[in-house]
Amino acid sequence: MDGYTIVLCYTRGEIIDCEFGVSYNRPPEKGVSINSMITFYELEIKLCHALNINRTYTKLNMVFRYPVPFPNGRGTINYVHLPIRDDGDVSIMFTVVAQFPPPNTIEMYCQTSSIDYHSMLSSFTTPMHIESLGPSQQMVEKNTSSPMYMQSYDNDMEPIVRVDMAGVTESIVMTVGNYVDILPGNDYNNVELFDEDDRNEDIIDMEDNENTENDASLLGGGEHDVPSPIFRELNWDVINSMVDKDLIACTGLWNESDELFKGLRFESKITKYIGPHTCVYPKLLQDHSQLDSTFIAREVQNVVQSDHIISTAALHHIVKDKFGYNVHYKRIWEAKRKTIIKIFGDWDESYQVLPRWMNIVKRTNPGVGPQALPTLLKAIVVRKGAYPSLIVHSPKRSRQTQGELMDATNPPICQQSAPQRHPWGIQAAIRDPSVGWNPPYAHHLYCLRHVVSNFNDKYRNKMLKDLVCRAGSQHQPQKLNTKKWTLAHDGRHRYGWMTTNIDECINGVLKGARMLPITALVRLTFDRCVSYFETHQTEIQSRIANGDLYTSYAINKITKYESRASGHTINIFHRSNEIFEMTTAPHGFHMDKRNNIQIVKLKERTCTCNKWQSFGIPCSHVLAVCARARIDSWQFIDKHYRIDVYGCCYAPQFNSIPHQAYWPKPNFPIVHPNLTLVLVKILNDHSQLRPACQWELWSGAAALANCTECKGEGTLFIDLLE
DNA sequence: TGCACGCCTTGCTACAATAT
DNA sequence: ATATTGTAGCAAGGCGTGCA
Repeated sequence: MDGYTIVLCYTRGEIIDCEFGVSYNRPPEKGVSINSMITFYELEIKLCHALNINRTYTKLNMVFRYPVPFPNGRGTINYVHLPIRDDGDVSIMFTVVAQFPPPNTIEMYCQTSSIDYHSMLSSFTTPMHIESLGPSQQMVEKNTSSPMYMQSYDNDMEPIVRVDMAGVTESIVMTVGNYVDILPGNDYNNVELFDEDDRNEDIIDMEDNENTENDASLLGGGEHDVPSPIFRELNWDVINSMVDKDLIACTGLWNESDELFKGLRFESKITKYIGPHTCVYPKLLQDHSQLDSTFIAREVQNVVQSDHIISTAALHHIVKDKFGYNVHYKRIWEAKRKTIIKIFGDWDESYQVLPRWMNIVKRTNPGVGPQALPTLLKAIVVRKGAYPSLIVHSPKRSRQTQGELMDATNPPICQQSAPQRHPWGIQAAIRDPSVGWNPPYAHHLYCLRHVVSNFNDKYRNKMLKDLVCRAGSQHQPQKLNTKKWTLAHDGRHRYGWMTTNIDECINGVLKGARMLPITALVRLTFDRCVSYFETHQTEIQSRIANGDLYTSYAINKITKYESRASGHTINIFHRSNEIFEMTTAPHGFHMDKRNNIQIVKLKERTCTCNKWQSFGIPCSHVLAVCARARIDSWQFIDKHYRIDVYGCCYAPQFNSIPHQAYWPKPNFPIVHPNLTLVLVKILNDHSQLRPACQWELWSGAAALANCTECKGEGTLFIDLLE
């Protein structure tokens, strides 16, 4: 059964709220096995078949019970409902069930509703030639003798047209890809657009229904029959039958179909059109005016909601698959922007909400301000050690040239990890940049990768580039004398890190929080930080329970050095003043390198190879000395590698943020933009385009400005109220 | 007036190539 | 085998223009 998934069908009950989100008040009624390649249409048919649902009269509404992990790292899951409406939703469903236990089990709430012909039509303001769907109700009544329609009445005696709308919908979708030009002659055979396979599927489905007899009349059995009555309406006979009708009587449903309406209407009335169907032309295969960004935004909202970092290209594919039109990339991009506004709110409004959100975070999580979170995160994840240093990009300089090495010590959080070497470094930088961005709070050092990259850009020589890289990576000062970008001169600030790429790694950790309104972005970052902390707390507690004393990074490095240490020969042994000299052994890829003399001074905690000073982890020479002198080498490992110190970084606990309705009124002023200043900026921008012009700002609503040079010609009208 | 789109620049990411 | 590096191509977005 590999590749198959079980759908547990819940029906005849209601969706209710429970402790873990949505649930259902009845046990599952049926289990259905499906494969992961199934389409939305096939799934609908299969479930209808399993649940004995007559698709002719009843629409099946499928709601997937979507598991969403709580960001607490404990594996708690909250369930939300995701309506399954298209292939994209089905795809998301399979992706989700592959990630959450129980594996390959889909919980589906199946609810039914009567097919509402009117709303179905009105919802089809799509580019799929839905205009062809629409005979008016009067028309249906007139055609009661025709076998293609079924008409009945509900309790209010309102006429209801009952057609196989699911089949119609699918057929329409199928036609989009198979659209053909309608040749003169207008025989309905020319517009027979359905796919043979679809018809067969419908028939199979109908055979299971109780109303087989009636359905047979719907389907017809003749040579020229089409799979649904609506498709019979696509033919020109039906269209022609309209021309004798009163225009007003026909407009109700036909208002939805501007394209065809235009094609049929001459001199304020519908008349018979002789000739090719002009609303069908090759360009429709590429684009459609009705498939605008607003419509697309509506269609992809579910997709964006469940995956807000989905790429524009992926949305492009979804739209193309769904509608068969290849719309412009920019339209998709615009649709995505609109969807995000709908889900997360407007960008401008978001700036107004942000101070209030920050306020509530400060109240509910005292001591852990939201602005400190990404910084804190960066400080912690550096090679799984609780280093007191933090590499950040300079806010003033190009990221291509220089990074700042800042002391990340934050006493309330890293109290045990950092002995107040440069206390409050971050706060100092925030308080006074002129002080905080300078030693001893911050140290300006170059990122080696960027140095090498810039070098390569200029000289385009791979060999020289490699030499620069090797030079920068040297630990020993005597080998090279470049202050800012070599390990030899870093003064123990870098802990071995020669690049600022760690910053990019953190961007990767938080990369989901991008391209969103500012408050949504900050909230998402906060949630991810909370999740990150929870995950690592669990991991560290587990390691402490196992008896680990140091981080895996330190253990691995010691293990590597131990293997080299056995080859070193200790020449001079001064136990009293703890100074040792040794001859090194060849190792790794440097088998030609050997017989170097290194001096280890245990009291000063230095080795002439400089690695001990750089990394805070004893090098192979120190380990050789320790082995010879029977000294515990682990005592020389920097305390920032201790698992308990590392764990202190993740000690803070976070409290949840209440709903916006419960946020207190802020006791600080909310700053709004100064419209006059905005206008001045706009004017300045324009004056850059026309430097000779002097712009005169009018008072009042700051809506008008004149160019004093052009005297009216070139007057700017800027309405900031819009 | 709103929308769509072309042209352009900037920045980022994914992936292949290379190094260790 | 894994980490690092180089780079092509993509995405975002600004600006201007045309169209309905």
